[in-house]
Amino acid sequence: MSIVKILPKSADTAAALHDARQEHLSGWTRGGLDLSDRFPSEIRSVAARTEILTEGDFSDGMVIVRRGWMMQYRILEDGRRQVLQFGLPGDVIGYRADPAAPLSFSVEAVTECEFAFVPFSIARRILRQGGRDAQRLFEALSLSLDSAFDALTDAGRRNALEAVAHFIWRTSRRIESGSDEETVAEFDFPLNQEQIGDLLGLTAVHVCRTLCKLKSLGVVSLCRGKLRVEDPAALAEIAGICETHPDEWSIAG
Amino acid sequence: MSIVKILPKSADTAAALHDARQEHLSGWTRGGLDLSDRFPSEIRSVAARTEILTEGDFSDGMVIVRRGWMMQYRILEDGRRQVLQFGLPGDVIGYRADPAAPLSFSVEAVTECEFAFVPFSIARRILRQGGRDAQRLFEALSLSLDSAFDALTDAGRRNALEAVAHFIWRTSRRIESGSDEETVAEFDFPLNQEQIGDLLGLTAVHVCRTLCKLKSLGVVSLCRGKLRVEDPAALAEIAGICETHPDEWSIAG
DNA sequence: CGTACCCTTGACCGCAGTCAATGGAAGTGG
DNA sequence: CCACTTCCATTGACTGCGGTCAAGGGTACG
Repeated sequence: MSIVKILPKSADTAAALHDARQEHLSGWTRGGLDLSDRFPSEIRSVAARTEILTEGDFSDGMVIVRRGWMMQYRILEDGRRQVLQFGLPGDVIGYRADPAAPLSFSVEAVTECEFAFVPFSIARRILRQGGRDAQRLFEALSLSLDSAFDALTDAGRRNALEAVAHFIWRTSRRIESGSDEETVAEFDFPLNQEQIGDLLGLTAVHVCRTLCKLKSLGVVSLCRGKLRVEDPAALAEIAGICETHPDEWSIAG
Repeated sequence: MSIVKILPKSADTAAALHDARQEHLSGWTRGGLDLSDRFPSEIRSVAARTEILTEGDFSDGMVIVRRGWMMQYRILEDGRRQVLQFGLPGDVIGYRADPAAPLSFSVEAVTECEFAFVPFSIARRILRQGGRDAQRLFEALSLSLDSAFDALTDAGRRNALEAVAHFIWRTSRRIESGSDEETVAEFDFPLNQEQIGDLLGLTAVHVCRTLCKLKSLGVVSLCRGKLRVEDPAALAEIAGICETHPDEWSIAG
């Protein structure tokens, strides 16, 4: 029901740490950002681990990420969790075909976050009016779908090493697409191993083993929330990326 | 490149068989059907197994299914296949955020099919004009996303029995939502075990074992392309569906 | 009657899950 | 400032679900 539930105060200080790290993400140019500027919506800043939307509740709007990382997930009866997508600045999260049905997912802030909450009435108006804004909204949804297909392929048909490598690869592409630089060797990576595993269908323990292997192969390094791609070619190779075309293709990630 | 490639002639006769079976699907009321009626698009009928779009090719449009089952999938370098979604009448398949990039998936007809091919120029126009049509297009995309999230959860966090049960459950819900009747105990189910496995991240052999178990438990029966849910409660139980609310909720499938 | 496709079943194996212990880092409270 | 707690990463031993390989059978089609 409630839009914002603040979790233990401890999160605030951790969030402050992340705050500085997230700065360069503000350069994201994805369509969602414009939308949240151009339409009346509630802008909120929340601490890391804040639950924004809760599975089973009723909600009358969607979320546009403006700063930080967010996470959309689902919990099974026995507590297993499936992460559906991570939301970076510009991403739109939480639209549904039937706004009257209870939520089939939860949304929570991974880091300290700023986001816009756009009521469905506004979303409907954007679509009714058409134009550039409707296209942007459609495009944002389309990016989510691409992302979901990637995650599905990772979970369904790649082994742990391939899946983790592919996830890191496409995450770095997303970071790049939102940054000014052509390539970004090192970037903020606030996810823990459980969150990664819950997206890819692995356990935290096995994500750990897999990341250790990638590190020992000299492909990536990961320390204190900073991820560095040491050997982009090797990463792409393991991820099974075909380099047949210049990599301007498929920046969808 | 080519929009339509006809495969071995043998498929035609098999398709004719399916033809009659698919009849009742024409009752689908999903938004995509209206769209394909209201806008200039190329309507095509193809035999089962016809490849409509090919990964890596360039295509300037999207597909709206009107009759039959279609399938969107991706092939990894070594031949592993991940099915991304099955398209039933009314579903929209093949939109992308960047229409200029080569396709990251293929689309093929599972059964004999009729579909509309809508050029992106039309799609853009629909969004630019706004109104009910833009909403319908958005809603269709949103249904795809729901469907992808379901498949992701099946592949990532459910075991084989749960995943297959859940897939059958939501497929029957989709069939119901497109039919006139309240509940549909038996319906046409043209997928083979390899196709099911390629959606859920299983092998055909293991899908076989799993289906056999579901049959021996008396939950479903499946014979000659007809699937019958013998024990809906048991199916929902295995699928992990919480029956806390009347089941009008979450018909997204 | 032969062939192609698909389903079924069994034996075996390996990737990833489970359980458990350890240790470090960061936050909390006395 | 220092115990204490919490969270998370790491590592090892063991297990099991589902993959792999292979053989056999049914059905439809040519």
